[in-house]
Formats: sequence, C-alpha cells, structure tokens
Amino acid sequence: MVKTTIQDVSKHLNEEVTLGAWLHNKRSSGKIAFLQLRDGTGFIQGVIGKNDIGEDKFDQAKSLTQETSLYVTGTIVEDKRSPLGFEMQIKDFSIIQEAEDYPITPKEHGTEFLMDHRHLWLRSKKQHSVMKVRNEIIRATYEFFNENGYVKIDPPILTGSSAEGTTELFHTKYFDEDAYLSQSGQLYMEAAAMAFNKVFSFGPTFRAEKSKTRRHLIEFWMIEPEMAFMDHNDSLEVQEQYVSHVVQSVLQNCKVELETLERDLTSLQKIKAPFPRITYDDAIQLLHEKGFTDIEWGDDFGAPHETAIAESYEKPVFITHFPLDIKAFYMKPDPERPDLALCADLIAPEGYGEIVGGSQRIDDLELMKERYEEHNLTGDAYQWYLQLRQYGSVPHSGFGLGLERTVAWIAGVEHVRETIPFPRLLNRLYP
RNA sequence: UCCACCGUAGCUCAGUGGUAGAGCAAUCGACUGUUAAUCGAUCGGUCGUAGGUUCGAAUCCUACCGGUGGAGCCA
Repeated sequence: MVKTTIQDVSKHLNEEVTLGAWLHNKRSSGKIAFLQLRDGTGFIQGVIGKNDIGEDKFDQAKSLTQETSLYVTGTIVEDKRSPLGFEMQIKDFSIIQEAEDYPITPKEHGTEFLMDHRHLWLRSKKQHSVMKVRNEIIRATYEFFNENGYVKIDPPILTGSSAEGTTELFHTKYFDEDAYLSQSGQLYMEAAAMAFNKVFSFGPTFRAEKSKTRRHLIEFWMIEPEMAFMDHNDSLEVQEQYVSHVVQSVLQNCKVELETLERDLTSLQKIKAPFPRITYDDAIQLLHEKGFTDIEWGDDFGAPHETAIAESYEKPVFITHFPLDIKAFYMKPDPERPDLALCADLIAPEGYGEIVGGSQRIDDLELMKERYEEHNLTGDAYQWYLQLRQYGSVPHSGFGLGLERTVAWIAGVEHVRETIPFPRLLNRLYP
C-alpha cells in the first residue's frame, strides 16, 4: 500500500494509493457516489461505483458526513471532467472519525459566524489558498534577503519602551516593572545593522488602537529590513526590488491558489521595479486637482487620499518627502529642505493602502539629542539607542512592510482579517 | 471615541401594526458522471435583551448588549 498526498497524485497515475483525507462534500446517485476529498495539500474527487465496492460499503459511503476523516484507497486516473485533471476510483475506505453536524455547510455564511469558526473556516478552499499565498510571500521574503546578503535578526517582543510615542501600546507586567508588547522592532534593527550591516526581521507587532477597518489588525506581522551605509534612495531601490520579487514569486508558485481566489493576474504581472515616485508636495497638488478640498499642506493622508493617489498608477507608488512634523522622531531631515523628512510610504494599487513605510534615519548625535528633548524621551529606556550615534554612526535606512496588507493586495482579498490564520481584531480574541 | 447600517430556524435572508415564512443544512426516499448536483417528503422559532405605546408589536418608541462598514491613527 502506497501512501501519498493529493498534491503528489500525478506521480501515481494508474497506481493504487491510499490517502488520509477529510470529506469536503459529497454527491450521490442510486449506483454512483462522488466524494470530494481534501487532505490539506489539495482537493480531489473520489468516485465510488456500487457494483465495484459492494452494497454495504456503498450505503456507508452515501451516509458519510461532512468533514469525516478517513483513509481512502483507490486508483488514480486521469479525467478531463475534473478541474485537477485527476480522480480517484475508490476501491475501499475506512472511517477514522465520523464528524457530526459540521457547522460550515457548503452554503453562504456571514462574517461573524465564519470568524467564530475560524479554526474550521481555514479548511475551506478560499481560506486555504490565502494562507498558501501568505506562506509563499514569507518564503520569497527569506529568499530575497538571504540572496542579497541580509542577516535575519529577531528583535524582542517584550519591551520597556515604545518606538513611536503616538500609537497605543499593550501594557503588561514584567515582574515588578512595566512592559509593553512590541509595536515595531525598528530601533533594535538599527542596532543590529551596526553589528551585521544588512539585516531583516520578521515577527509579530501589537497595536492597541481602536481601529476597525479592512486594513487594520491588533496583532500583525511585519518585515523590517535595516541597512547600514544606505541612503533614502538606496532604500527605495531595495523596497521595489523586494516587493517585485515577492509578487513574481507568488505568480510563479501559487497559480492554483490565485485561480481559486479569482485574482486578476494581468495587474499583478505589471508589478516590476522600478516603481513610480511622487513627492508629498506633488501628491497634495494631485489631490487638489482631483477635487480634494479637505486636505492642506502639512496634513497627513487619510485612506481616501491614498486610494486616490494610487488610482493614478498601475504599480505601487512611493510618496516621498513628507513634512517632518507629521513623521516619527528618528527620521532624517532632507538637507535641501529641512522641513521635509527623507522618507517614503509605498501605496499598493487597487485601494489596499500603505504597505511599506520607511526612511533614512538620523545619524547625527546632536540632532538626535534635540529630537529626544522635543519628544520627551529623556528617560533611561532610550539611552542605548542614542549610543548608536555615539559609537561609529553611519548613514543608514530601513523600512517596514506590513505582511497582512501585502497578502490582501496580492491575493485580492477584501479584508486583512482573512490574511492571518487567527486574526486579533477589536472585539475578537476568539478563537 | 464618533458616524451609518444590521440582530427573525443550525446557516443566509424575506416579513414594516392583524395566525411565524423561504432557500440551504439535517433526516428519510428516488436517481450511474455529479461539480453549491437535482427531485419528493419530514424536522426545525424565547423574532438580541429589558421596558414602553397599542385591543393587538418581529414590525412603532426608549435604553442596553452584540455585530458589520467607515472616520481618526497606522503597516
């Protein structure tokens, strides 16, 4: 008996094999039954003829319930009627465990119900495909940075201080001290860049914001590269190369998944470096031309503004040189326009919003001390960060890519809650 | 925190002042190529909770609870 998985059935054409599987759905007539089987690696249809398997076994097959686990033995045959191209002619099966009243029936369900059953919803075709795309993005990320000489460094998740004062932090106790869950590993990655030159991190971040939109999660994953001896423009080139690599990898390695998701491939095929760049100044002007009267120079962009700017381009677009006042304390001012920061947001097409935020960092000790004063960062918690500018400071840049927004964009999923296995949302900590 | 919308069968929804409904699921039956199979039958209810108006409330009013979308903030 040869055990295999559905993704490998093509290697066993016209052979008898055994699959461990779950019953996804079934259809039956008087003398023939069709079992839709899934094993986590794919979906295949099993065909049972009453005359081939005997009446008792056939009746048992007809009464199988959705999501019952079973071992199925049969011959893999080619069939043009199957979307996979293959079917299994079932010779025998044995039930491992019979599932009763599986909640997610093959009909439509609402968001709340599906989210309450997220642990089961992950078994469905669409959710399965989204997670495979997510996995491919992660795989392509490691591939890109490893091939380009980056070292993966893991910043801490429990911290004694915040990276950016503005967002709300999750508070917890660290024995007798106060501690917070990380909302960004960036400051630690700057230290790592001074030790390893080019580094990247991949880990969870936590924001206790009361945000309730299709672009927000309370717990989400970020990829944060940081590069010594790279300026703002060098960083933009890394970003567009990286994002292009990820999109092209998904196109190449997730064909079946993108088809299941009914993703428009032509728009993804266009995602190749270089990406267009527009300055904040020009973006404001563009918005005024598009009829946005509610925004003035010095304001930050809201979601409708980002979408309007992205609509003008087929690729992701960099918005560069934001006013220093609306950006984080560590960003380096443009020497030619000291009121602007050497920074950029990368806005994804099709209304998916900001997927990357990055900047060149301040490398001058005195200027960083000034920023500390302005932002009241005078405690002990940030002293180590200051020392990075004291002991061999160099120009350096970095960025952070939000994984879930990137998955949502590439997979063509409307809401980021479907791009992470177990989303943490406002009002949702279960399952 | 603010704004809008929604809570009716296991699920998705209709019913907007006068007997609580449909489709799907489940159960039983028919059918040898189905793809959300089809067809027939059966089963299925504290109409989110509490109060109020009314001869009469799923329906109108008030409060609360829960959800969805959005804003601000951000990736």
